[in-house]
Amino acid sequence: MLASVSPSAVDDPAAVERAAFDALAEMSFAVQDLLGRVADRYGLSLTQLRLLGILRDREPSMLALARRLNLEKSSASGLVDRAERRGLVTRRPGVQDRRTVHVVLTAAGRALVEEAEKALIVPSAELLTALGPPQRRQLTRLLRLVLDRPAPP
Amino acid sequence: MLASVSPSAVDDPAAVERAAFDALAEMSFAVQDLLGRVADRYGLSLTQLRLLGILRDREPSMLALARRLNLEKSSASGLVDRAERRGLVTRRPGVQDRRTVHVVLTAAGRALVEEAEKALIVPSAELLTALGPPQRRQLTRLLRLVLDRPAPP
DNA sequence: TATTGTTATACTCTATAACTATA
DNA sequence: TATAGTTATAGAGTATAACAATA
Repeated sequence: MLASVSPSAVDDPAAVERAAFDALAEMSFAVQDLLGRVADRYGLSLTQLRLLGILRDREPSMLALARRLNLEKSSASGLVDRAERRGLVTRRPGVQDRRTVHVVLTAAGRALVEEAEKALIVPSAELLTALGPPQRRQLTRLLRLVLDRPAPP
Repeated sequence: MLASVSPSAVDDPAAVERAAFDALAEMSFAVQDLLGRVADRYGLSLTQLRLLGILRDREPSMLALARRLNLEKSSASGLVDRAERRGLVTRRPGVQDRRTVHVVLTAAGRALVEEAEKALIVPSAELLTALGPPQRRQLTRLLRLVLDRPAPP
């Protein structure tokens, strides 16, 4: 007697998908805002913080860096210019292939990215307060399923 | 006899939190990339698409718009300038308070944002293929718990 | 006086195109 | 010739500060 004759909104697969993507989109803005505010506290843009984060455990060539950041090589070059001017990274000429340039954190750059990393702990904890540890694990599992799916052909 | 003497990585609450935030951060970049690619297909930046999306069912004052986008009022003004130059929005003088200006979609702007909205369906479905409907509902529920939490004092 | 919006200015981020040096 | 990187140029996006109009 409570049967429904048409699929309710929450049971319609398209609506389920839409709701999930909407939540992901909203979350993406919230997370970018959070990251941006922390970067700002250290006088960095989110892009600069991302750059330093990549260099934490890598010394990529300019081209590899551009690919990882999804940028044109000239954009990566400019990004590195600005970070270099601030003493956060240096360029190191490649030895095998002398056309290449590798981008490396300076001591100051490393110190800054490690501080910023620590500064992320409080706001990220704040963001997640609504979830207990089991829910956090569940969220991680679901997100990893989406993120770690092998790229489609 | 398989007892561990120290908390394993996956049981340490700090590690659980860290893993969840890392996944959220990575997802945020993936979603922003997806949104940016769709915007690009319509000759829009992600910011312009966001602007049009807000105006879909609102005619906010410049200041309300700035607040919603988390921008300075001068930045919002410039954003609207560029959208107006492309014929996507117009300014309408306020009637009650004649200091205000309301920002309104044009017919062209509305058509564009509706097309872009439709164009989002395919890539967002693609993104979520790894999850079945029950998992999508679960993900939505967890994200909404985080997003809909009342702002802390 | 306070608020709303615009303008002037400056910087970051990004892309395209032309160029240099090396492979 | 092809590839790695830089430079020149242009435009979007953003902020701060000074200003005009209205409240």
